[in-house]
Formats: sequence, C-alpha cells, structure tokens
Amino acid sequence: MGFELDTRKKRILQAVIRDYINTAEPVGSRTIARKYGLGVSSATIRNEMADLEEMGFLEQPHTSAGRIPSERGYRYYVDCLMQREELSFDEEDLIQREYRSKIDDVGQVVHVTGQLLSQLTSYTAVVQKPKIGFSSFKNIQLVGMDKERAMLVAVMDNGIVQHRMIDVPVSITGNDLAAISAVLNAKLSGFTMESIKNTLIKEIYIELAHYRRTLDLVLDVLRYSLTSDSEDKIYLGGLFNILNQPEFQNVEKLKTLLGLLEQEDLLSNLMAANPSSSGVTVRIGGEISYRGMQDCSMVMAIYGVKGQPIGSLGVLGPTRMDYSKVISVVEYMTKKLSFALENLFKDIADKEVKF
Amino acid sequence: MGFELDTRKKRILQAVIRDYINTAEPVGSRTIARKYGLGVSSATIRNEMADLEEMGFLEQPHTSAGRIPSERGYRYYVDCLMQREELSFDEEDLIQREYRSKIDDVGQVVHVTGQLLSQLTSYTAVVQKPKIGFSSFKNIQLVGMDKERAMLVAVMDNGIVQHRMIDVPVSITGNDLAAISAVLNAKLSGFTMESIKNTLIKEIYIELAHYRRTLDLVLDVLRYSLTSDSEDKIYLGGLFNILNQPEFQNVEKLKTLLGLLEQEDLLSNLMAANPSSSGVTVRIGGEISYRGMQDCSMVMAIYGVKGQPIGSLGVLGPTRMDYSKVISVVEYMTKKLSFALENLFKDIADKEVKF
DNA sequence: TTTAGCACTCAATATGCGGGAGTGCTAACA
DNA sequence: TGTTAGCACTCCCGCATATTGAGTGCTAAA
Repeated sequence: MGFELDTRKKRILQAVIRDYINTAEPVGSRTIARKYGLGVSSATIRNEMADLEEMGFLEQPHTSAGRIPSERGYRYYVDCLMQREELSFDEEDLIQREYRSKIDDVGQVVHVTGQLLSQLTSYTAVVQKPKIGFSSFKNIQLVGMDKERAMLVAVMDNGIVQHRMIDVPVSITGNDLAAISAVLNAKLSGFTMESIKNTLIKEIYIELAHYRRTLDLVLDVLRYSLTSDSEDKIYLGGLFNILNQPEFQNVEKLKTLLGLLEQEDLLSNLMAANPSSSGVTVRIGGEISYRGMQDCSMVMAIYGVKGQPIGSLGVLGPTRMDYSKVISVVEYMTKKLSFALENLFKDIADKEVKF
Repeated sequence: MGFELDTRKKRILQAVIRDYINTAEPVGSRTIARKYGLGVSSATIRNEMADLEEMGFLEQPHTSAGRIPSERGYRYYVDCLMQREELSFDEEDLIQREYRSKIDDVGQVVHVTGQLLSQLTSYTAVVQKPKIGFSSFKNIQLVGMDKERAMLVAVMDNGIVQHRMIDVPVSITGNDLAAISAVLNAKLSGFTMESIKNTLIKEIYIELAHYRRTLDLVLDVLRYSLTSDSEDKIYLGGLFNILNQPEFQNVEKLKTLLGLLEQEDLLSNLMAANPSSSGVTVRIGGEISYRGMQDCSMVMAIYGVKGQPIGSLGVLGPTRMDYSKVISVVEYMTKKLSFALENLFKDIADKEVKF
C-alpha cells in the first residue's frame, strides 16, 4: 500500500481529508485548488479526484456534491500520509500540572488521565482501569459493624482501598476479628492474590481453625469480589463532547451511541480487542464491529508498568476525527499514565527498607 | 385558589392536562369531548377553554392550535386537581427486591434509590448523598505505603469507608503508625467528627506527643477531607431518559440541559433549595430559577433518619411530566430510603452489646 | 498533460397551494 | 340563561413545484 499513488494524488488526498476533518463538509475541487496551493487548476484536481474515487479512497454523498474520505481513505491517511503533530508547550504544561496534583491512588490517576484525554482532543475518552490482580496486599482489616456484620477492608500497595461488608456469626467478638486480621496480615501482606499458594491458605486455616466459616467468606471475598470488582471497570471522560460533533446532531443516532457507551461490558470488550500489544492502534468505522458505531473511530493504546500491560486507554470520536492530533495525545498520555503508575509503585519496591 | 373554578372547568382543565401529559400535543375541544365523556358538546368546551385561557391556566401555541397547560395550570393541577396514583403491586415488589439485595453501605443505598427512581418514572433521578457529618468512627487505621507516605483509612458506622494518602516523615516506622492508629481508635471510635471535644484532642496530643506533625495532618484530613468529601455529592440516575422526551429532541436544548446537570455544585444548590422540610415539593418550570431549565419540573423530598434531615432526592423531567405518578414514586421512595438508612444505623445503636 | 468552458446533476432553499385541525362567533334552541 | 349546531376564519403542515448554486464530467483546445 502507498506506492500505488503518485505524489500529486497523495497531496490531493491529504488535502481533501484535512479539509473534511476541519469543516465536516464535502470538499470540492475548487476548494482544494484555492486553499491548498498545488499549482494546478481545479479541472486537474477534478480528474485526480475521480481517480481517487475509483480506487476507493474517496466517495461522493451524491453526484454534484464534493468528495468525502472513505474508510479506506482514512486508513491510507493514517498509515501513510498523516504527519505527526507535536503537543504544544501549553498542552504539555497542562498535563504536567494535572498529574502533579492528586496522584494518591490509581483511581485518581485514571480520572485525571480521562479528563485530559477528552479535554485535549474534544472527543470522548475511554480509560480502562488497571487490572489490579497483580497488586499486593498491604493491609487487611476486619472491623465489626454490628452483631452480625463486619467490614472487610483491604489496602493494596497501589493505593487502592477496597471494602465489603460480610456476615459473621453472632458469636464472634471484636477480639476474634482482631485476631483474624492479625493472622491475615501476617500471612498475606506483600502477596498478590494470584501468588498466594495453597500451602499458605492451609497455614491460615490451621492457625484460625476456630473461624472456619468466617474465613471461608473472607477468602472468597478477597479472591473474587475485591479483585474482580475494579477490573473491567471503565472510566468515561467528556461523554458530552459527542454533542458538539455535527455527525451526532441527530437525536436517534445519539441515543444508540450513548446506549452503547452505557454498557460497560461492551466497552470492556472493545478495549480488550487491542491487537498490537505496543504502540497506538487506530480502528476506523467498520473496523469497530459494533452496530451503531459505524460512524466512529477509536484510537487506543495499551499502558502498563515495567513492560507488563495492565490496561488500555483510548479516544472515541467520529470517523472524521483529527487523527494526527488524537494519535499524538493518546501516545503521549499512555506514556504519562504508565509513568504515573510506575511512580505509584516505585516506592513500593523498597518497602522492605521500612516494613 | 381553587374555589374560583366551577366543577366543569376543573374537569375540563384536568382533562386537558392529562391528555397533554400523555400525548405531548396541544389538545383541542373535540378531543376532550370525544375522549373524556363530560356530556357536553365541543362548543361548550370551547367556551370554557377560552375562559381558562383568559384566567391563565391554559395557553395557545398559535391561533387554531389546541391548548396546552401554562405553568399556572400545572401548579393548579398539582395543588388541587390531581389525584394520587398508588404504586402497583409489581412496582412495590421490584422496590422490595432491589433493596433487599446489596444494602451494605450508604453508597449502594443511594445508587439503588436513584436507579429505581429513574426506572419507575422514566425521568432523571437526582439523589443527594446523605450528609455523613453525624456518622461516627468505627475504626481508624494508618497503613504505611512507602517511605514517606501512609494511607489513612476510616471506617464509619454507616458503612462508608474513606481513605486518603498522607505524607509522613521518613523517620516514622510501621510500629509508630500502629501506635498512632491504636490511640486514635481508642479515643475517637464511637464519636462523630462534630462531637469530638477539644479536651479529647488534647488527650491525643499528649499521648502521642512524639508525632505532633503527623497528627496535625491526620486530624486535618479527618476533619476536612474525609467528612466534607462525600457531602454535597450527587448521584444522577437515568440521565439518558431525557433523550426520550419529545421536548428534548432538539440537540441545542439537550446540550444546555446536560451542561447544567454536569455541574455538581449547581445541582447541590438546586437540591438544597427545598423549602418545605417535610413532604414532597414540586417546582414547576420557572419556579426552578436556572436559565436553561425553564422547560423542566422537579419533584423532590427530604429524607432523613429519626426525623433528622440528611439529604434530599428528586426527579427531574419536562414540565409536561406525569406529576401524579412521579409524586407517588418520590414519596414512596423517600420513605424507603429513610427506612433503608435507618436499618443501616439501627444495628449500630446496639453496638455496645458487642464492642 | 493540462486547462478552460460548458452542459448537467442534484441537494438545499424558497414559493405557492390545498387540507385539516382547531378556533371564535353567531344564531337558534331548550 | 346556558348549550349547541353551523360556519367563516386562521394558521400549521405537508406537498409539489420552481430556483439556485456548488460541484461534477466531458470535450476540445493549448
């Protein structure tokens, strides 16, 4: 791909796509000749555009309208024509400032990232919360709430604090809970949920043979509810930016799109279907195989810590999106997010020094 | 008000409003005569409607269209004409089931309430999270995260768990943190933030004279960040129900409305401006004094525990909303929410039994 | 190979014309 | 005196019909 087009065709295709991205109106040969000085007349451009249409890079909404890019056109643009746009100083500065404030826990990092993504692109940001399966327990605490319930609180080393109410036998006292907490802490802290060996579990059961039933419940919650809970969760930023896009002035379209975005599981799938494990992925129109998102494109990337992928983030907009801008932003923010998370974990590496 | 209208005018006004609520179309005299058997001809109704218009209860979009209710008309309808609509068995059953599952903490109660409100009315639910100022500490824990940071976790008796990262001097060890936690727990648990006396604080400072600086920080966070954090927060349910209302098919209108609803502080003000301290309040159109919400009405009520108001909840929809239905739902849900919260607190009353 | 010129196409906008729903008024009626 | 039938009138709405204008494709000349 790419070599099939001579230089002039490339420049014309590029001009058409740029103009359409800016104006959202079909662009005609005269416009190209006027606005983008190619040194040829509109008639020449007309011929070239006819060729480009035949090759499938452009299409015409109807006879006597200008041309708009086809999906294949966008694809070619993204792969071969587009040139990278660096972030401005102001933008980088904004990002720096936002990250410097409140970076206490993973939730906030995700939030800030989503905000920035949507703000910088004026599209909708989709950020998958990091899989915390591999984060390790820092502290586990059972707090008695009333006669038959206790609150299980788990602090993870990445700053996430999870909690869940569990039922406990009426016979269990506050001292019992404290004892259980102590053993759980001694045995589990420093371990990730996955790395916990069966032998360890057995040890716990032996030490707390008295509290079998409660222990069953606690370990179950630790295993399933807490860990899986925040996995697969999605943060959406700038959802209403959609309203500013001319392609979604139609309320019916809006309804279907927002309806889709409401379904977290669907978004999870969308984010999970990320082929390239490194770098930015662009899915254009029909390449997103959800009915109702044909007019959308998605630019996304995987972020991670120390080469380990733990989630992905992306920007969703109309197929007529400013790819060059969006790709730069997504790329930059992926780095920033990974960096912020590593920062969050970094200090943890030397926890032995202290605890 | 009310006595100025004779029975027939009342019945006609009622019929017009009901019909308009159902159809969203201006309603004419013939429609009234046909659909609502009043035993008089359309001509008579025509005369009456002209009177009602002159009195300000109805208005005409243009000559030769039917009539639609004016704000004053809706107000009169709500105050004098409307009859209460009981919830169906299925609806009450749904509510029961939803509340029976997951009622572990205040957040979930609020979430379920919002969901139900929007689902039952097909409008948008606005639920102010309960002010937790008066909830008391159950457990306070400082967990070391890395050399210079610790996680402060506070479990409140209403099931809310709050946490915040704080900086601590590098010199402080895990044992120190445990010691601080122990003292804080011993002194503060059972107390609400407001009820903490200065003498108590002094006691703490004396016992932990060593950790002055850290203690300053911890108490500051407990006082301000944690408590005020979840106050004033608003849960919105069924936001996209707006899209189904014919009065918001216009994207511009949608944009302004959604823009307003995005601002939490504005919503907080809206919910706070609740005059009657008991019972359901209805604000119609211009009675909500925000530009951009002229076409909306709001039905709201204050909920509380043991007569103590701790928040409010409401339903936002077009002025042409099904007041009778919405008022019933809001009234019912207010009771349910208060009840659910009291349940959450009830067991706490007898905590002495156990701890 | 490029370009000027021209006929042609077709959405978008305006213009004009019933049809219909609904009103107000009048006159007859109980 | 209140009610109703009848009728002229109003005005939105939908529809068909010009008109416009941006843009194309094609042809022929440079």
